[in-house]
Amino acid sequence: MLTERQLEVLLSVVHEFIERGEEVGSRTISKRYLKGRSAATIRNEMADLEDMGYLMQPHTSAGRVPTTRAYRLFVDAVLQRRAHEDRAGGEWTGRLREHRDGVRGALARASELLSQLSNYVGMAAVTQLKQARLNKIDFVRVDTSHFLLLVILDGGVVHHRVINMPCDLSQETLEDLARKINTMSGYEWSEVREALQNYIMRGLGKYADSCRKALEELDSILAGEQTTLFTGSLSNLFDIPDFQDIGRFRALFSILEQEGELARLLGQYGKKDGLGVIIGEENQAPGLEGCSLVLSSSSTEGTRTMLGVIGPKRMNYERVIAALDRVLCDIEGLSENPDGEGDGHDQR
Amino acid sequence: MLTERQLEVLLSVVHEFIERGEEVGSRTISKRYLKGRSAATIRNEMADLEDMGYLMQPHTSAGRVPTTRAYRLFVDAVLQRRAHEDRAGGEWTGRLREHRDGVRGALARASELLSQLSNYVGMAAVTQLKQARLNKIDFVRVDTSHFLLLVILDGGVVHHRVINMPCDLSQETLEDLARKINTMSGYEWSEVREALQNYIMRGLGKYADSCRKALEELDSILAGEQTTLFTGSLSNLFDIPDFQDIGRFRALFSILEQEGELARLLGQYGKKDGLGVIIGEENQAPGLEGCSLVLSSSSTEGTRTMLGVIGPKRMNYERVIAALDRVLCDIEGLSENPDGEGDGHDQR
DNA sequence: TTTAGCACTCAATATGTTCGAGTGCTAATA
DNA sequence: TATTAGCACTCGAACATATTGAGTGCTAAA
Repeated sequence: MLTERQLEVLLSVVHEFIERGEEVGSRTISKRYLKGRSAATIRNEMADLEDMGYLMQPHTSAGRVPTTRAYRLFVDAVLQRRAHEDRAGGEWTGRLREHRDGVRGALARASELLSQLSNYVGMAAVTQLKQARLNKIDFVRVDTSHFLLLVILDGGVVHHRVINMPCDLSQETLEDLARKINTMSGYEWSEVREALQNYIMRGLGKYADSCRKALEELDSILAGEQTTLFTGSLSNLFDIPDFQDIGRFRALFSILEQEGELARLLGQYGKKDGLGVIIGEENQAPGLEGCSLVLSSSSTEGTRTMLGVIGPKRMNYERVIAALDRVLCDIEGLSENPDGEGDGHDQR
Repeated sequence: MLTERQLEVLLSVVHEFIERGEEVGSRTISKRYLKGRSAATIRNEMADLEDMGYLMQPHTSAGRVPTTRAYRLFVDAVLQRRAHEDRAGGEWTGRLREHRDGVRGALARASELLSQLSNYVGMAAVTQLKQARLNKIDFVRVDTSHFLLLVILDGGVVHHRVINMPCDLSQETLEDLARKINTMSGYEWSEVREALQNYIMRGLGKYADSCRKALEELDSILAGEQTTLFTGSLSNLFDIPDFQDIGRFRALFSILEQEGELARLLGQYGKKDGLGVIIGEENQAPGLEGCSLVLSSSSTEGTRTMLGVIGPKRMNYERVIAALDRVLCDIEGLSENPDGEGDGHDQR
């Protein structure tokens, strides 16, 4: 389909455009990349590439700009090269729970680190899939009318809720209840729930009303796909020419601000494990046409963990992928060294 | 110092400038505010007001713009009017802990609500003052080598940390330890700490090393002034003309993004209880010269709770103060109705 | 003390000109 | 047949130059 040379020209254009951010002309390619060929030759190739939908001109007499299709080709080439190297791969998810501030802390750190290494915006998320399992539960009395419901999920995610329960269940009753639930740790929540309901009906009939509240909370914690999401520093965006226009900035920002929208996006693209890149309009969220998303996903035991970077379509994919790989490898070190030695800050 | 009429002109200028955001000329004031007087008269008054430092001209042949001094006068007038009304005032802090998601949830909601009502950026924070007291503590085993340290402070703030403890303290020992600490609930942490250390030395000598970790965590939770901070939606900023310039936007944004900086700011200005307004350069944080901060602060039992709104110097102070008052009153209703009936969204 | 009138200032807007990077096409060349 | 040099052409960016209009300060009259 594409001749050897066309491919060469195309990748050069993409590379050059990513570096400089300006339309690239035939002369530039002739001088910097295919030094043997003249500008006119390149020009002909470019015209063909435009016909094939890989390049476009913002206006006559301007240089060429890569289309999403061209980025796709470029990124796939990068990914393929990466696949040949030895990937660390595998079981990084488990390490997260060893972080001193728990999974949340680890994610927060990872997202921040990703922002810094990539110079774009890092993200980190866990979503607990439908089949989330309880590890442990506990009730802690706060004062006469409140107690705290503490839930630890398999995978190390911790939730807590304060529940207002005006009646006076004794501490022992609560402990009993907790013990009862904990013996069933590892079961599906639906099973636990059923057993629990029976137990309450039998032994705690008069407190049923209060217990229902707690059950509802548990339901809301355990039910459905819930995503805990962290976004690293956004301040890099200000230095990116593509976002100097407040309109573009706004589009990206408002997506990053609404966790729900972002979670939906990650949920959609993180389904298959491993590293993937979604370029520009390939992703149909409105306002994200000019952005790309690099996403690494890993599912284990009912949770899916995702690390990602979002930035302009014209992002330095190689750097971003390297940053992700690095964070994936270093994830165990997160609790020790606060930040890396600070490479990868060379751009602009 | 200021004649009646000068005051009238000045307040008119401020009012007009807040509404329209453009330099206001003598003709406008003559036509819209002091209808009896001609533009020339107003012009003379304005010249005097400029000499006195209340107004300034961006350039010759432009209208006048209020200085910080003028805003001060204007805001003080608003605050004084407010003081005459019956303030609800008082003990709103207590209500926060009744929120179903605890203090954190209540703060998150409040900050968001403030953003929506004010059309600027809402903030909500609790800082636990030096004399924070323990309400309750608990240890929950997560797996063989980890347990969760759960801390509830007087005031309802909940912290939890996962601690890696490779040795095998039995569940009973941990419960003993927790019970020991809980008997001292309400004491100063320094006292508890000392008693605790003795207890560990006597009874748990061989686990001392592991216990030290837990103690350190407790120290880090309880020591010093720590601020938990929430920021409401920032998307209103995009519609404010003052922030259309990406530079100005960036200045405010980077402060809002670094929690530390923001916490420092709130700490500095929230010291005295009640409602205060900090206008433009009155606050010396770099980058915030063009912004104002409306802050309501309330201290009780070792915690200080603050609600605030940050926006451009040229903000609608009346609306913001009303929004704050409303949230202060409604704070008890937060757990019931998801959002207000939606007034106050009329601007632009 | 107030106001009408007038000359003056200056940002914003519109209009015109130049400049240069880049293209497409054609004809000469290897 | 593939490549290249040459040339006319296009069009945005950058700069210079009017034009407009809102607003001022000052002065002299009411």
